[in-house]
Amino acid sequence: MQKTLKIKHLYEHSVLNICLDTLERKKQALVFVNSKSSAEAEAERISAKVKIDGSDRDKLELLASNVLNALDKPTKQCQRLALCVRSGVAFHHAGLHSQQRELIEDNFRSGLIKIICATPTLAYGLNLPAFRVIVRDLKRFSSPRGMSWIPVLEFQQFCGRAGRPDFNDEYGEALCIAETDSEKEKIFDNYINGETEDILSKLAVEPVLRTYVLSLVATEYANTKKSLMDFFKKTFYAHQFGDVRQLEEIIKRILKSLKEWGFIEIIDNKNEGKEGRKEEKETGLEATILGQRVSQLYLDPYTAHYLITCMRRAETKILKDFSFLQMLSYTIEMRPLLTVKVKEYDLIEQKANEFSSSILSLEPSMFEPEYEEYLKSMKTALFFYDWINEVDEETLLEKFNVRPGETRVKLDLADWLLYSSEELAKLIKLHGLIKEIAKIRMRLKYGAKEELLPLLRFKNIGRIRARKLYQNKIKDIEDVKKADLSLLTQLIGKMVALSIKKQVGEDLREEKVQVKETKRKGQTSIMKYDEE
DNA sequence: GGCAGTTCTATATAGACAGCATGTC
DNA sequence: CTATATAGAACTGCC
Repeated sequence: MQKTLKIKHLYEHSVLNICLDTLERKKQALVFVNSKSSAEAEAERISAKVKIDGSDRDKLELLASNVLNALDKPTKQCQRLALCVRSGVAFHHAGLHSQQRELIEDNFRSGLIKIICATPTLAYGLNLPAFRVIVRDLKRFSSPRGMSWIPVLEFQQFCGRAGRPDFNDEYGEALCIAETDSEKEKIFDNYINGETEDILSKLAVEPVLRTYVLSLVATEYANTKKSLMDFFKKTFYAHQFGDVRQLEEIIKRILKSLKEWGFIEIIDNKNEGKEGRKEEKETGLEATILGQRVSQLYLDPYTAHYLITCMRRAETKILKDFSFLQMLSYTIEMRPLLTVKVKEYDLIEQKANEFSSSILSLEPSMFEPEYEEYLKSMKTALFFYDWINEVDEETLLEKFNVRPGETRVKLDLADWLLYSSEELAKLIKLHGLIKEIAKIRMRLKYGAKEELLPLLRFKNIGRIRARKLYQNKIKDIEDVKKADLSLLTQLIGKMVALSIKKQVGEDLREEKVQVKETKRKGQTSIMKYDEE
């Protein structure tokens, strides 16, 4: 249904005008844009022109300070967000710290935040409706095509966020911005009256197909080639793929790789002999122990094989922390990688040469297209390297253009891949590597140098507190035992000091009473510890 | 000389799920 | 079918 709205033309930006109109009507709006920086810029543009209700001012100030202090040290991003929030406006994208994201979402639901400028994150999964949805950008950059129209399905996702029945909205409004008549026509044809594109089967992606094949064999759901084929013939993918023979070729190729990689055995039953067809029917499939573990870990077999070959190569290399970081960075799971900017190209290339004797993955030649991706992996590894050397979030943002939210995602991935590597190393008997991998894993988790590892084993001690202790010559468990309680208290607070003393076996009974008396929120883990 | 405001130019471009076993500042 | 918003540099004009 279309209708005509009259909106005051106060400024040159349509989005801004529509948002101000929305506020005048005491409603909320979501603005969808196509990049993170756009989301931030749009939010700032709007927040600069918003006049907030006096009644909300205090609440918004409080919220702004919460947003600002979500991290140890506020980054530039935190400051920008906090400033917007003071006006009841926010931006929302995957680079936000999860805590900030939650704050924004909750306070939009409650009605305190009026406008959110967001990338498509918000349209998926999360149920965050608004009276008005403004789809600012209908085009988005994607290589290699450059700027292209977003899928109709996505457009519908955006518009589906319009209307808040819980706020007594009887309807919602979804708006697009067209600069010209021809553009307007295009939008109508494409999105309003256009047909949604076909839903692609997820199996179409080869890594997923590979993972499925192995999993079917590993769970013994399919123990012959025939039963495997039969399964896939019934899938949506086959239905959509149309050509069953081609699908069969792909699966055959996958089976061949899985065998080469040592994840399955293909048992040809020659007894039936002469008739070719019958023979194929009897081809048995069986997962090796290694293959079973790969499947359990939910790894793409290709990645599993890559990790194994890297680790086998470790003996011939000068092993460094960086070796493992680069190994992780070069997996398909880690993509998209950090982009190497024009200005950085030489520097990254230089680093690549510097580390070449420690690199576990195969270095592509400079003339292969793959080389670009290799350099990106190098930059991503350098990012991880900074992280485990205690570089703070602000610097990571400036140096690598990686925001806190993105850091978390990358670290989660790295952790999962390292755990998997550890498990694989056990199976292929590379026991020498396990310790090194475990160490790197711990360092990635905390973002700390190796010297802090003994301290990080304590509960309630992260990299900040550990560094503080270390600077005061408290470097390991023994030092904690010897340390004076008052010094510890001075460094990390009474609660934590008592907690770690208790963890080294010193039960300070008298203090225990005090602990209970000085009970504060957020210290539940310590209380629990005391009661054990 | 220093600044605020403007125009010009170079540059980069959305997101998020898998294992496992619990507790960061 | 290959665009555009943004950030930051460069520039201008004013005091």
